[in-house]
Amino acid sequence: MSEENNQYTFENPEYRATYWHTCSHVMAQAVKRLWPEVKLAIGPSIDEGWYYDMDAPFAFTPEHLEQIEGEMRKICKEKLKLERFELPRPEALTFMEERDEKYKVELINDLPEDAAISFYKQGEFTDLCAGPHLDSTGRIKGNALKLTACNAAYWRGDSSRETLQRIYGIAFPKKDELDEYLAKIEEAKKRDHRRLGKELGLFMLRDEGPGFPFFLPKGMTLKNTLLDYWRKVHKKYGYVEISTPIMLNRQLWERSGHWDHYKNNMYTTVIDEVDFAVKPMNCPGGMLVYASEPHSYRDLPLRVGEIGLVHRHELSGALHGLFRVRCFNQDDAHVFMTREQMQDVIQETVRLFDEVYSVFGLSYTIELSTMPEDHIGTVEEWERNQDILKAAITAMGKEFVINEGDGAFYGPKLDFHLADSLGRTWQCGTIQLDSQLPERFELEYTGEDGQKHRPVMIHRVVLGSIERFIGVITEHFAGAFPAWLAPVQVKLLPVTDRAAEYAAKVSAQLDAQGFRVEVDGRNEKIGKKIREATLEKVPFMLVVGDRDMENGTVSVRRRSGEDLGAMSLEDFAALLDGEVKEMTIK
RNA sequence: GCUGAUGUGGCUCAAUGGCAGAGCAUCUCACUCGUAAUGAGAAGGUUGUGGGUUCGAUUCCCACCAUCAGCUCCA
Repeated sequence: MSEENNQYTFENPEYRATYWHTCSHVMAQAVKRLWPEVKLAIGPSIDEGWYYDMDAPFAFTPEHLEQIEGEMRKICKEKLKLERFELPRPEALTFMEERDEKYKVELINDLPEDAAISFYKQGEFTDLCAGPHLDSTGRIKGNALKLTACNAAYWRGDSSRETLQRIYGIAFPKKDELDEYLAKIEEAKKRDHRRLGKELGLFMLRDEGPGFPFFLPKGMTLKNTLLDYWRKVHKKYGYVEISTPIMLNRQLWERSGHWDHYKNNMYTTVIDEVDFAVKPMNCPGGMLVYASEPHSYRDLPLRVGEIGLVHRHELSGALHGLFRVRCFNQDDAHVFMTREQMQDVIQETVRLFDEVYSVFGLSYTIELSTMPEDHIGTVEEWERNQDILKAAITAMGKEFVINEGDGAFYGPKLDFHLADSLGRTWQCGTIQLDSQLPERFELEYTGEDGQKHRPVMIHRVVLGSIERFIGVITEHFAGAFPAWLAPVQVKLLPVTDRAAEYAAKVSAQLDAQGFRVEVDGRNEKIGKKIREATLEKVPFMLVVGDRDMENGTVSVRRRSGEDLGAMSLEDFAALLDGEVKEMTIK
């Protein structure tokens, strides 16, 4: 297909965005027809569809959304031409002031001096907009659009300003495509880790501890398996492991800057009349470990890992299954180094990330987060460190986007985002470059010259939080974890209770070889046992009955339904062992 | 934290201003069975919590808690 042919199809992201953007205008027009008192804010197209933020004196309900959809269909049928025109600033302001559109007035006032102020008019409706747009509302397929949700959003993303109502919509050129899209969303919801976590017995959340997850036996096995792998791969990359206390005194947190810059998120208590804080980060403890003995330049870079349990007081409305919790384990590490080693260490860390993510088949996007308003250290230092991060990944040929002002208070960072089943992304890995804490803790090493020097450091996590990562991979694998990760790798299914003893013997042998095995010894039909083991997403089922007892075999079935037939226990163990090894460390 | 919605046995979901019901799971009994649900029976709930309205509230109202969607924030 030539590019020309592609221009006006949904394959073309620009056309798609234009289509959705025009949809947002049609939606705004429909709302203004139904409720002229509603004030309009902004209505862009997004990755999937569009939204429009509005200020209405009532709350939109699903019934309102249907009404709006109906009016939108009418507008599509009316085939209104979209006409662009520009106005000089004073006329533009008057235009919107007359219509009492205060948000539009604010937008116009904030446009740069020399900006062209453009409007799009369709029928009786005119909106401030840079465009581009379709040429007619008739281009939009009225029966292939749907308003999917209505939620709150702050005007200009500022939580101190007006709360607006954001209506989301999606549309396609054909009804079939809309139906397919909606079905896909429904399918994705089945992979939600909160649902699978319950179904598979991985974890639970209780009202008694909002945001504080409980790990159940299967989830704990998964977590431990993940940590075993983490330890192996970090050993390979030259890391050592430590553990630092969960609570430390106020003086330490003042020194690190957390007391001044992070206190809102910290849980504090008083012990023997002294303020203490539960750690929200592991770094200050790590600083104390580094400072506890002298270091030589020969020891650098020094890679110190810690699976650290941290607590952060997140806003109640931000909690989300395992993705956003108040208590989590970071697979943290601090790497101390000389200034000259910075770029190499960052690149080595990115290579470690690539190795880990590839084992799970995860792909990521990188964001470079720059200096926030609330920070420590000089602007020059920040810029220098930002440039090093940029140079390091650019040299590796990696793409990244800049996330302005989102760095940690002590330094800029590279964030690695992974997607969940609905395509929402969650920050997992991060590499944070820090020359502030070494300063504050007066860290030193002795150089080749015999003089004391100050090291710099990175804070980094690969998985991010073990909890969040478990959520991400649960959705990624739809609960069907590869054999090396599966909480139960093999389920023995005796056909009758005559085979119970044989099943126990086979189970014991596999267990002795380090495999995770369960026996379903219930007095149920084999079909039912298979069904349930399949729903539990156990990678291998071993059916054992009279025939197997006689021949000394096991009948192997995969959770996919594939029947591998009868084989000796040795052959099966070799097969399983192969699958486990294939997926883990190289 | 903000806006809106939701909250009924372990799970999924019904119902009603007047005795709260089903399926799955659980327990008991029978069946001993070869690749996605054997049958019968039993037990299990002060309808999230606390107030209010009412002769009577699970249902209506208020507050709180939690969850869900999004915003804000963030691993």
